[in-house]
Amino acid sequence: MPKKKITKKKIIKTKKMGARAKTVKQAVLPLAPAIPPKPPEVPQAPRGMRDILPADEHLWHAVKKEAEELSNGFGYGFIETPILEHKALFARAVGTVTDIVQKEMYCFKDQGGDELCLRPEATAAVARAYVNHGMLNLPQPVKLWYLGPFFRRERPQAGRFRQFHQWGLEALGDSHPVLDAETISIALAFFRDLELPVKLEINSIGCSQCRASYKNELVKFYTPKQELLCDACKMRLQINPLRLLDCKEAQCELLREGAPQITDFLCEACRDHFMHVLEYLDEAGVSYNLNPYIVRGLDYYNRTVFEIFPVASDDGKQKTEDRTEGEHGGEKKEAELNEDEENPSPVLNLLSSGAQSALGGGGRYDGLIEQLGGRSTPAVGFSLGLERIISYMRSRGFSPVSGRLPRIFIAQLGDAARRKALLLWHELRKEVPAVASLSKDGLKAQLEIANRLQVRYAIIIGQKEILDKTAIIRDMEAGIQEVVDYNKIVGEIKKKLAGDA
RNA sequence: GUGCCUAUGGUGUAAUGGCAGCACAGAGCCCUGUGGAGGCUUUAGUUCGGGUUCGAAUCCCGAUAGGCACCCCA
Repeated sequence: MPKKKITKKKIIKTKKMGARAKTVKQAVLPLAPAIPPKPPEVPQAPRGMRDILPADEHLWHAVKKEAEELSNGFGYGFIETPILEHKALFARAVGTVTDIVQKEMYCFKDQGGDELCLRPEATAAVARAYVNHGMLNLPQPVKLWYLGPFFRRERPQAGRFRQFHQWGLEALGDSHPVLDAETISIALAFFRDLELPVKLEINSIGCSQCRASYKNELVKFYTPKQELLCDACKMRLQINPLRLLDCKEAQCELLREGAPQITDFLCEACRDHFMHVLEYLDEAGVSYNLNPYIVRGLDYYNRTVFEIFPVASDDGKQKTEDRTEGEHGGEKKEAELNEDEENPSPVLNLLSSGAQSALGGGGRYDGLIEQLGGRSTPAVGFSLGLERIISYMRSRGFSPVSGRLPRIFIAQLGDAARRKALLLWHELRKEVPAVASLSKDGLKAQLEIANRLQVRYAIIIGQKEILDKTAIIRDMEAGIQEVVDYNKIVGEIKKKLAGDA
């Protein structure tokens, strides 16, 4: 045995040496136009952008389906805005001093000189569409939902990509606090349906008037203490004092304890609005956490703001389950707890560790549409990051709903049968999904593939079956097979599958 | 944009500075019309560019990419 191995190795080695020597020679030769000196580099996807592969299809499908059902179910209409927008739209809507506009947008000048950007978020575009299409003439509120890719040039990180997907919905044209509660409850229903425990953090940042007076107070509070702040917060104090509140530096968090809270500075109308939002949430059985430090980074928000976070710790999970128990019963408790004990997922820990890991967020933006040149129009909405949600699902061992795999395989022998098989495939497709590997010749090879795909039944057609106008249906689990009339295949298969179910 | 860590076949992983192996996946055969097991054969790799060294996957520098944290955000 060892002798053999040695000779094999030697042969391989000399082969490789030979090949190497050749390429070296080629590289050294000065004139060899026909032979490229280097193999071409394999192209890579751009940084922070990924292929979504069939292996993850069940996760994406589950998420998209749920999003669509909820959106439609609550009377929201689907809107698809362009991937590209004028740069000015986002500058005006999102705010010129935010990082998103200043450093993260993909912008370019097209051949006609237009300044265009890949959309970094959806709300601005939806608001633009509302104005453009005169939706103020529709019964208010106008309810719209979207799902699609967005682009921000940030450094990629866990749950953060340069191309990412959001599902979101917007209710425009009505300031009623029940709409705030409605959108929030839809977002939470999404997580509940997918069995993902989350917690809701909510706050009100008031209108521009009460926010202005609060900002003054904040600056008054922090200015004498600014030496104690981190460097970033010293900047924040000058540029955007509100953001002092969500700094995660220890010294800043400590200082924050004594800081004035916005809720104490809300004007009568804003306070009243916020109280009503909370009442509606109470009424809807939604549990929330009042968090005076939720601020949101986009300039257009006012009044209600909220963020949604994954829950990892047991106590958090308990809360979530208690809340839903009335509707769903407690069956799932044990299974879920056991799962987590068996594989404590690093992804889960990561997702729940920092404030940067929000699964989604939203709020009210009553000034945006007027800012874009429309009539003064209140609005509220949210958006969720689908990559983060999928990562969360994966960390919780989300199992796909069964029945998505094809359950029928078509195998053929000989070219006449191959042609017949292609036709059969099309006929079958109308009733049940099927697969085939028509390029394979041997029946063995085809059945191996069928086996790997875990199909339930294989339909086999060969020369003999063509002549007899029949086909073989093989039960892949039982290993038995029967000959049926060719015209009865579809009916027979349907009957068998129905029997299984 | 800043910092830290990482980089070996398609995937997952070995190799005190001294012959780049293993497993899975792929292709083919044992078996010309029947899968799941087994056996055999085979394809395929040190990210790139410099440096140190008799000798580098291994040490050093740089680039690139990825991961993570900060920043910011979904």
